[in-house]
Amino acid sequence: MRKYPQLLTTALDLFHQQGFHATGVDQLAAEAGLTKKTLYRYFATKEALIDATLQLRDDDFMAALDAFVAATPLPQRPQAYLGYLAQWFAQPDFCGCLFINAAAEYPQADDAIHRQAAAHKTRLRNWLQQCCAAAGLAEPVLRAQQLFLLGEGLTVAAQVSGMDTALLQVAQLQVAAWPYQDEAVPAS
Amino acid sequence: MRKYPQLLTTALDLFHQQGFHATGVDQLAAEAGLTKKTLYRYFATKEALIDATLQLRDDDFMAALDAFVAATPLPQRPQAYLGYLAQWFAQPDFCGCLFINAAAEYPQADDAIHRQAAAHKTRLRNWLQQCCAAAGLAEPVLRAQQLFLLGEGLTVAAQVSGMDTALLQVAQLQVAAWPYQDEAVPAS
DNA sequence: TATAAAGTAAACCGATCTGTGTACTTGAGT
DNA sequence: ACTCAAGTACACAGATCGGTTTACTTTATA
Repeated sequence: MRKYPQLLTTALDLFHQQGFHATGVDQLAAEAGLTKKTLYRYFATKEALIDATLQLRDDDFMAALDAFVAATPLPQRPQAYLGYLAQWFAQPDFCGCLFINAAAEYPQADDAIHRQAAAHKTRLRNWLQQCCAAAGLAEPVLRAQQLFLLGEGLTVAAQVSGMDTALLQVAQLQVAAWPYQDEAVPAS
Repeated sequence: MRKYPQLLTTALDLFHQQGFHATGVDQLAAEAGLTKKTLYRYFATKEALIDATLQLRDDDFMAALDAFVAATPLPQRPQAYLGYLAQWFAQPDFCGCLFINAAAEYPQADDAIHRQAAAHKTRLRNWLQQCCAAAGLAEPVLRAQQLFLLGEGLTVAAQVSGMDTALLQVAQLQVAAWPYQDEAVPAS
């Protein structure tokens, strides 16, 4: 079935580096080392290829996040999420979040591609909530929302303006100050 | 000089609703009520039109932000920034931040359009820093960075997943807790 | 070894893209 | 009234778009 992993990884690269509309089917086939005929045997339309690419990216991203964070003990994992983002931004070919880009190129909320991007963010938010709860943070739902906000802000800032170490540190310091369940809340 | 405001406002709408690549010059001219010939008299290329559109959006956005926030007293203006974002997200035709979208469609950091998007975000960050300093917040530089992160996170979340009142409230509560210069810092 | 699926190479299709050229009309200023 | 810039209407150019077709070759298997 999954006979052409080269095609999907090529698609991931090109969609990231050039955008979806700017990447033609001819280029995709050529750089993946196959013909358009073969490509269209596996994917009925370009949109189907985009769908599959986003699905792969969703799985890869969440798996890599899981793997990265698994190396740190439970209580520090919310901060490790920011560490994961940091090493992602530092990659030389970082071109932003593919799902944010997809939502930008397909702005209508009822578009299938846009909805797929939203679904990924929902998955990420659920993961963050699990993460904050498992870490033993006080008010884990609130913290997960804050962590999501910080991560999205950092991601889009890194995409538009480049990696900003100071901004990252601001986020990291904030998360480091979050109390755990068994700690007393500071007096108001 | 600025003979065709209709063209730029049409371009703003279409680029927002459809994206840059997905919006053709023919459609732009037709919906603005002029001929391609005339359009190309004022803008040498489509990219020049995009540049002008982004410039207009930059000015309009910052001016509207200034006007909105001017109605609230200085100390509450950082929170008013979030209020401005909230009413923006609530507009029925909200399709995300045009500059984030531009950076997504032109992912290469050295692209002129991408750089223009980055320049807008720099301008916004400077505005936020002024805002936090004028409000009398303690650590205004830090607060401006946090406020920027929150705003970008909220914006991209609203764009991808739709307006989220809970998320907005999380941000608003956080900002409301920021101390002012003349307040004592809580004991560690 | 015969067969059928699946691959390559490359022409082809109609539509659309950015951008230009031609011919005609309008309208303001001298 | 004459002029000239700027507008309209619209065909056109060359490239590229997503997608298909034709003809030939490889390859695995019964």
